[in-house]
Amino acid sequence: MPTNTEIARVLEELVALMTMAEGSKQAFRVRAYEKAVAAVQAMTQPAQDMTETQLVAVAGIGKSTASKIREYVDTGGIARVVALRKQYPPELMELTRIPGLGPKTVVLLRDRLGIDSVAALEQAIADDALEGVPGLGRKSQEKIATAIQRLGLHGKDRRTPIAVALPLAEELVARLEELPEVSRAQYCGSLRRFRETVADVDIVAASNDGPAVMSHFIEFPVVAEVIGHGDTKTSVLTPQGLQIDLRVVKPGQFGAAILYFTGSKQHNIELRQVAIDRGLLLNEYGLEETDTGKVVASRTEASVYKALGLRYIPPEMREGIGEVRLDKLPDLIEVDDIRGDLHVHSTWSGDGRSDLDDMVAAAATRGLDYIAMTEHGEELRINGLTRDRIAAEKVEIERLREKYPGLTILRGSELNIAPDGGVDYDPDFLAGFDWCVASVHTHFDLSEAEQTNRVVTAMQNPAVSAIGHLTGRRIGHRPGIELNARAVFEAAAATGTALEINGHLHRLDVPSELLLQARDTAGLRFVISTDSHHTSEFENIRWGVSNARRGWVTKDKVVNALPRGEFLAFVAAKRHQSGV
DNA sequence: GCCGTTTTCGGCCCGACTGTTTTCAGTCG
Repeated sequence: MPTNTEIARVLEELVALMTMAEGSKQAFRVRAYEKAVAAVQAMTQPAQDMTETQLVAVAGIGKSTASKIREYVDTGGIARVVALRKQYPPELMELTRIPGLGPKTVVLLRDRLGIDSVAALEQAIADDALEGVPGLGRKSQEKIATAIQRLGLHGKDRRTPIAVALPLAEELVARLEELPEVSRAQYCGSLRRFRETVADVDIVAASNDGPAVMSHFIEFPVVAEVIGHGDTKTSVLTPQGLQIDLRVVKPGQFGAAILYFTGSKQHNIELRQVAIDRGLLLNEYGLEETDTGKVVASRTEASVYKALGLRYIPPEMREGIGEVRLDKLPDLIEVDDIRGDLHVHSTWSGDGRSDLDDMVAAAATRGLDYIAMTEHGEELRINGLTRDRIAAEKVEIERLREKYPGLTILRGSELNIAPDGGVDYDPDFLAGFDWCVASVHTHFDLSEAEQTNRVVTAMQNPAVSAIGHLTGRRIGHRPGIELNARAVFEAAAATGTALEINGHLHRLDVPSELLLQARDTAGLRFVISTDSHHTSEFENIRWGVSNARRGWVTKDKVVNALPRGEFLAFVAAKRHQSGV
C-alpha cells in the first residue's frame, strides 16, 4: 500500500506531465495538482485509508484528484498518468531539465524537428538546425548547447545538501555586508526555510546602488560563471555548479523582498490571496493598496504579516501546508529553550576529536544545565568502549562533576541497535548508566518490517532513553532505513522513549517530513541533540532546532527543554517501567 | 482542477530577464 510520500510522488509526475500538456507551469490545472501534492504531503493521516469523500474534504483536493488517489491506491497506477507518459515519454521529459527549455519550446522542437531526446537535440545543434525554428536564434542555440554540456553538473533537478550550501551562503552574506553600498543582506529561499537540500541559493541585499553591488558580486571568488546580469538581479554559478541568485532592493523594501524570496512559492501565493481579499497588492517591493498604490508595509517581514492580519510565520513553517490559515500558530521550540545536550562524544570514543575535559568545559561555558556523555557502545568495534574503559571514564566524570557543580553530567552511552533490536552490554551493566541513546549504525538494508521491529524492540529496553538519528541517513549520500514511521512514533510514545532530532547538517534526523507526520501522536517526546565530537559542534544545536521547527515541534514536546528536575523525572519514568 | 456570506461560473500571484520581437512570448523563481 502506498504511503503519502509515494502518492505525492506520482502526483508530482502528473504535475510535470500536465505542464507539458498545458504548455505552462502557470496553467490552472497544473497549479491545482501542485496544490494537491502539497496537501498530500501535509496530511497526517494515511491517504490510502481514506475514502474519496474524505479526500475531497481536504483543502486543495477536489473530486478529480481524490478519484486519482483512490485509483492509485486500488490499482497501483493512474490511467491518466499512463496515457500522458505515452504522449510525453521520459526521454522527451529529460529535455525540460535543460535550463532555458520549457514545455513550449520542447514541444515546438518535437513538432518542427522531431527532437525527442537530449541526444537528438545535440545532433540538431551539431547540424545547426535550431535557427530555423520560430522564436529561436543563434543565441538560443548557443545557450542550449552550453546548457547540455553542463547538464548533470547543475541540471534544474540537481540539489545541493544543506551542509554545503549553508556555509557558502553565510560567507556570501558576510561578504556582501562588507560592501559599502550594502546596508543588509540575507540568504532566503529554501535554505532559509531550512530544507535539507537546495536547488540554488537566493540572496537579497539592501542597497541604493544596485549596479555597483552587482559589479562587485560578479567578481567574488566563488563566481565561476555569470548566467544573467541585470541592475537588480544577477545569477551566477559556483565551480561546483551551484546557482546563486542575488537580488538588490532599496533598504526600505528589504522586509517585503526577503519575505518574497524566502517563499515557498505556495506560501507566497496564499499570502497574496490574503492581500487581494483585503484590497491590497503584495510583491517583492511591498504591500500596497491596490487603488491608490500607497505602500502599507515593506520595511520588515513582521510589518507585512501584521498588515495582512496574520501573526508572524517563521521561515521554517512557510511551506504552504496550511500555516497561513491557522487560527493559532504552534509555539515552536527555540534555541534559547534548550537546557541540556544529551548526545555528546569525547576522545574516549575512537571518533571523538576533543577530550572529555574540553567537551565538559565547553558545555559549561554555553550555560547548559545538563549534558550526557554518550561514548560509543562496545559493539561498534572501531570506536566503542569496553567495560574497563567505561569504568575508567567514570572516574574522570566524577572528577568533573566536582569541578562543575552547576552542570549535571550524566554518564551514558550511544548503544548500537543490532538487527534483532538488541543493544550492547548486559542489563545489569546497562543499569549503571544514567542516559542511553540507541542508534542504528549497521545493516541499513533490512526490510521495512525488520527495521521497524528492530527499532521498536530497542525502545522496549528500559535502559534506552532515546533513539538516535532515527533513519541513519546521510543527506546527499545515503538514504535512510525503511521504517513504518507511524508504528515507530506510537511505540516511542507508549514506551516513554524520546526520539532524537540530530542537529548534524549531514543528518538532520528525524527528517522534518516525518516530524510533520508525528504531529498528532499523543505523548511522543523528542530530544534535540548535537551529536558533538568536537567542542565546536555544540553549535549544531541551532540546526537541530531549525529542523525541529520545520517539523512544527513545540517546546512542550522537547525533553531537553525541561528544567533539570523535570528532565530527570522523565528519565526515571522510562527506566522504572518494565519494558512494555 | 479547485473553490465559494460577491457560490455552480468565472476567477485563479507577481515580476525580472532574455532573446526575439517591433510590442511580446517563454522561462524562471
